Amino acid sequence: MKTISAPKNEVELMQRALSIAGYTLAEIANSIDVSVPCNLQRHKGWVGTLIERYLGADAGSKAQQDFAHLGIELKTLPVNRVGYPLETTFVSIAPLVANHGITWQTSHVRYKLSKVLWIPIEGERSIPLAVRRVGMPILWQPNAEQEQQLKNDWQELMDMIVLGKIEHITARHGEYLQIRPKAANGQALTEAYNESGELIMTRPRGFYLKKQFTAQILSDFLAEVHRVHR
DNA sequence: TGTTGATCATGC
DNA sequence: GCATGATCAACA
Repeated sequence: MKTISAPKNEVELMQRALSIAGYTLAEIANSIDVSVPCNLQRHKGWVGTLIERYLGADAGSKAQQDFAHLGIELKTLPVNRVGYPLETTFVSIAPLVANHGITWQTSHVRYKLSKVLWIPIEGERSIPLAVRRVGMPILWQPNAEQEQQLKNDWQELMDMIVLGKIEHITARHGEYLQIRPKAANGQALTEAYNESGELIMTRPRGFYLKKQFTAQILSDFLAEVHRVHR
C-alpha cells in the first residue's frame, strides 16, 4: 500500500478529490496498491478507508476531523442511481454519562459537521464493488437553517439522555439527527443513567444523520451548480 | 421495501 | 470499550 502525504491546504485536498471523480473504486485502489474485497459484508468501512488513504487523511482512531489541520471531516456517502443516499451517516458516539456542561457549541456533533468533504459513491449492491464509481466532491458547511435543525435534534436527544431516558430513545426521535446503537455487537455495554438516576449498563449509541438531511446537501449542491451555469 | 436496530473490522 | 470507518439485514 502506498502512503500519501497530507494535503497542505484546502485547494490541494479538493484537487485530489476532483481527480478521482468518475473513476471506479478498483482504479483508485490499484493506484495505491490496495486490494478490493468481493463485497462489503465483512469490510463495511473499506470504501471510507480507501478514500481517506487516497486523499492523505491521517489514519488512526483519534477523535478528530480527518484533516484537522484544515478543519475538514471526510465522509463517503453511498448513493443510488439517481444520487439519493442509501444509508444514514454516522457522526459520533453519544455521550451517555459525564455529559453535564456539554452544549451544542461544544458538542462533537457540531465539531464533526462544521465542515465536511462529502464524496458520493455508487452504493447499490447490484453494482460490483470494484466498478462502483466515485462522484463529484462536495465541500459543505451547514447553513444557518441546517445548523438550527441539527441543534434542535441534538438538544432534544441530549435532554432525554440527561433525564435518564436513554432506553426510551429510538431512531424515530429527531428529524434530521437520530440516535441508534453503535457497537461491535449486542454484547457491548456502556454506562448510562436511568430515570431514577441510577447507573445502568446499556448498548453504546451513536448520532447519525438521516438520509433526508444528506439528500438535501446533495440537492443544494446540484442546484448551485445549475445556478452558476445559467 | 424502507427503517430501525444490529453488526463487521481494526488499533490501542 | 471506544473511536475510527460504515453497511448489513431482520422485520414492521
